[in-house]
Amino acid sequence: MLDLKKIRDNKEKMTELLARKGFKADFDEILSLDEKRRSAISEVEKLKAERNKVSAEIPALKKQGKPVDNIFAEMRALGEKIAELDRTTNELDEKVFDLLSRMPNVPDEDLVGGEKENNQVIKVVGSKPEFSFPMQNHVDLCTKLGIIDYNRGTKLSGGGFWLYRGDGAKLEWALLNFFISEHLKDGYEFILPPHQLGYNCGFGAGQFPKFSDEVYWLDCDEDRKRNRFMLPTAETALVNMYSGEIIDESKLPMKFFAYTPCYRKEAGSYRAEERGMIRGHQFNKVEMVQYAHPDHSKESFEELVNKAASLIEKLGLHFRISKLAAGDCSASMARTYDIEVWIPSMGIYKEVSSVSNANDYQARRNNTRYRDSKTGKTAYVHTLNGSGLATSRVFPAIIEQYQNADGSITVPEVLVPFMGGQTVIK
RNA sequence: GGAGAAGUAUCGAAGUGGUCGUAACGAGCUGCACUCGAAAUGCAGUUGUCCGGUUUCGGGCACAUGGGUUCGAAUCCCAUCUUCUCCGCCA
Repeated sequence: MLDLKKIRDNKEKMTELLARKGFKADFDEILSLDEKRRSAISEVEKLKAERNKVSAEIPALKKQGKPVDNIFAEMRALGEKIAELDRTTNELDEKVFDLLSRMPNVPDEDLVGGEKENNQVIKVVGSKPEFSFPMQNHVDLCTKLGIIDYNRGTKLSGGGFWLYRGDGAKLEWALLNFFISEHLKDGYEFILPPHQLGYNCGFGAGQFPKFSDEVYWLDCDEDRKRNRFMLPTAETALVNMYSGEIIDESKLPMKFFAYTPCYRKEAGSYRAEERGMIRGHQFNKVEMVQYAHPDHSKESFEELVNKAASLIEKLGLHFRISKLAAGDCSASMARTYDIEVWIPSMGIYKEVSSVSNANDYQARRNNTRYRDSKTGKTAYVHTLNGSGLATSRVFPAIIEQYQNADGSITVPEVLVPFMGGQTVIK
């Protein structure tokens, strides 16, 4: 949610920033509605003050035996006026809120405009592996090794689902364990949240109302606000933990991570190009979230990027970090860096982590605040999130980058302890 | 899923249509006093938000949430949510 006061004061600047995201902002409508809203509030509050004043006098008048019927008649008329104006302000309130809640976050000023093609690679780690033998893709490798069962996954649940089997399940679990152990070392609090969330969580995270068709809903009432959905990422849960609360400033930054499967419809995705595990309806992810003081969210952002990168680096995979152009950042986010791993068979880098700073956009939506010791007032926290990491791209990357001539897979060194000492999958 | 009870400030809790209640009383917390210091004691302060002026300020709203009744609602009515107790179900 954008700050209406900022829109009032910096309309041009905000318009320009949103244009970088490819969003044409019409602030005039919202501002004129807000203008009307505020004048209606002023008006109705005067009337209410009057009503309160008269109401306070009534008991005394009654005691003195003075007639009050004429006052009642006047007050009834006043009450009707108030009710009418209340309706008006409520309607305006809702309209302003609705319009405001559909606007995406403004990007940080240092982001370039435009889409994907303007993303900037800011760091490359390692190099593309060279194979002295005919390289295989991860789908063939996994199938031959019997560690991923695509066909039976499809049989159970349809396209976009698969089964991890045997060493495949072990490898997947080892990855998750490795990530978890690293976050614990860094002092992040481990959270296992519910996988079913209420509408308010999707709204708070900034994913609704716009993307509410892209998640799986559990109930079929027509009013989604009363229904629950399967979380598309643990961020949706973590970022709403403190909604409506005022956090002690000294507790910031608060650092969390969670493991959950992520459930996504991924409607209209490119199944043919993205075979195997690249894009499924359910994948495992460890997610990091920080609640930060606005003055220090930049440091938190750097920390999250470094953490995500260090995980992939420790796995010995070739990857790069991209700073996303404004238009490639998701609606809620002010800045995003992607960590992209090399998938040899596809000849491209695929996102394994997306680290973002929402600034106060999410906190405004779900009312997460802290009390600022300098001003003594409440203010919105900054929320940041980053995958740390999603396995569904890391797994294929490992399979492909660590493949051997005989079709076996060398287990990355850091995972060996989590694989019970196993060094190769064959 | 069914029945019953309950949801008031940081916590406990009083308040069943106005005046005595933005909220008693108790605890906590903060400051000050007393003290060599501490404890005890005393005094004072201690919700959020919105609108308007912006240096003290004035006003509105909020007693789970949303409606309703009324001149006036924490208090009465309706719906919803949550918690607790009991019953049922329990792959």
